[in-house]
Amino acid sequence: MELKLYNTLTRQKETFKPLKAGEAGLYTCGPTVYNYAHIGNMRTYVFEDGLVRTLKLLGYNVKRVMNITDVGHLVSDADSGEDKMEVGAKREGKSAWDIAKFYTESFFKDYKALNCLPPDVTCPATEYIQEMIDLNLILEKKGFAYRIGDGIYFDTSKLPDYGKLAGKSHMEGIQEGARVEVNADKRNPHDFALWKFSTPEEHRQMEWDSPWGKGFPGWHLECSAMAMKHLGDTIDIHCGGEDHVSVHHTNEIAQSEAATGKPFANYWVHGRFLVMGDTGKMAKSAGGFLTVETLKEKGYDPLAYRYFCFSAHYRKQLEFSWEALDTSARNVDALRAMVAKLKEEAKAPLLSKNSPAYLTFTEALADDLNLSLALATLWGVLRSTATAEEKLGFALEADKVLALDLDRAPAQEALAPELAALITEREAARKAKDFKRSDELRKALSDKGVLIEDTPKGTTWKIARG
RNA sequence: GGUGCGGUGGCCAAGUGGUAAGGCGAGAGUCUGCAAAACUCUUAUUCGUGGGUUCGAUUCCCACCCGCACCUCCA
Repeated sequence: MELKLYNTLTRQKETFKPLKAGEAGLYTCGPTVYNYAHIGNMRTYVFEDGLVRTLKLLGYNVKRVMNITDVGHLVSDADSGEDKMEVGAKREGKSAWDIAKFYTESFFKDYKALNCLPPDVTCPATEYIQEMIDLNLILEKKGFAYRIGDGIYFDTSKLPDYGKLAGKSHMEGIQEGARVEVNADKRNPHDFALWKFSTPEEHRQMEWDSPWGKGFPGWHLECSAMAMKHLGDTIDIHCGGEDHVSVHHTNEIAQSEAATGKPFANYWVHGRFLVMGDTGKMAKSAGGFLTVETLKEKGYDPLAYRYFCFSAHYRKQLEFSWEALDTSARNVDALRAMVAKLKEEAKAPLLSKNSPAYLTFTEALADDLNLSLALATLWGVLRSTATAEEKLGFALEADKVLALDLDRAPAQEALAPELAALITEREAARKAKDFKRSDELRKALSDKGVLIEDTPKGTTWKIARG
C-alpha cells in the first residue's frame, strides 16, 4: 500500500517514494536538553512515532535518527543570546554537561512512557563536533561562509532558492516585518551562524578548537552534519515541529544543499502544536508547563495522552484540556477491558489482512496518518459482529501502531487494609440482605475514591481517577 | 506586519460534489436488591454568515464575520 504524506516543501500530499525500495530513513529533530520536555514537545514525538510505526506496518525497514541538542542552541534562534545549555547550568548550579545528561535521561523516560520506539541512532551534538567542522570547511571552500566579529556565517544570498521550505513571500515578509534582531555585520538579514567564537568574558563550559578559533557550532549546522553522517547526503523524511519551518529547517536545507549540491530531504513532515487554551501558552519560558510526570502524578496513564494525541490529526492544532484527557483515559481503559475480555473468549487471535476493516485501517494510516479515522475503525470492529478471534486479532494488530498497550491486564492496585475490610463487611451485609448497610458502605468507599462493582463472579473495585 | 490554519450535534473529532465516521456526554431499555460495569437502542434534514457555479454543495469559487497558530523560547 502506498503511503501518502503531506510535504511542507511542495505543500501537498505526495506518495512516499523511498530512495531505496523498502527502506525509509528519517531524521527527526530531538530535544534541546536544558530543561524538562513538556507535553507539547511530546506531541511531536508521539506523531513521529505514529509515522515510524506506520512505515513498519506497511513493510518498510525504518532507520530513524534523532539528535540531542546539547550545545549551541541559543536563547534566540537568530544567533543571539546565550547558549541554552549554559543558561540551564547557571540556573541549577551544575555543569552544562551534567545538565545535558540529566535532561536527556529525563526526556527518554517520558518518551518511553509514551511508548515511542527508541530511535535507531541517537546523536548528541557534542559528539559530532568534528563532522560539523568538516561540513563547515566544505561550505567555506565553496564560498558560502564568511567571517565576522562573533563567528562564521552562512551567506544566504549565494543560494538562489534559499527559503523555499517556508515560501518566498513568507521569507520576504520577515524582512519587512523586521522582528528579528539584526546583526549589523551580517551581509544579509537571514544569514546565520555556522560557528560562533567563544569570548573571554563568557567563560563557556562547552567549547572546542576549530580552524577558525575556539568556539562552538551553530545550532542548524548540528542537524545537517549528523543527518548526513547517518543517512547520507539525501534523506527520505525529515520531521519536526511546525516552528522549525522558517528558520531551523530552512537553514539546514541551505547548508546541506550548498555543501552537496543535492536535495537534502525529499519529504518534510511537520507536526502542529499543542496549545494550552486557558491554561496559557505551552512554552518552556512561560514556566509551569505540563510534563508527562505531571500527568502521572495526577493519576493518568501516559498512554491516555498518547491516545489524546491520536484523537486529532497531526497537522491540526490540538487544544489541551483535562476534560479531553479524561475522555482519552476512559477510552484507553475501555479498549483494554474489551481486549481483556476477548482474550478470555478467543482461542487465538485471528487477523484477516483482506478484511474491509483492516483495509480501512491501513488506508487511513497510509493517508497522511489519519490516526483519528484508524481509531474509529478499531472501535467499529470491536463493536461489530465479528468473532472474538477476529476482534482480538485486529486489536492486537492495530496496537502495533497505536501502541496503547491494549493487551495490558488492568492493574489491580493494592488496597489499604481498612478499605479492604469495608469491602468484606459490605459483602457480608449483602449476603445477609442488609442492603441499607451495604449501600452505606458502598458510599463510604466511593467517598474514599474506591468504586465498587458487583459482578456475577463477585465484588470488584477500582480506584477513581483524580 | 508577514505566513498559514480552523469554524461540523452539549464536548472532542473524521469526512465527502449526491445529501453527515468514531469517541465522550445525555436519554431509554436489558441486567441488578438498588447501583456499577456490560450490552441494545435513541441523540446534526444539518456542517460560521451571505452570495455564486451545479441537476445537486457541508464538500468547489467569491465576499464577510469569528477564533487560533507560526514567524519571538518553543516540538
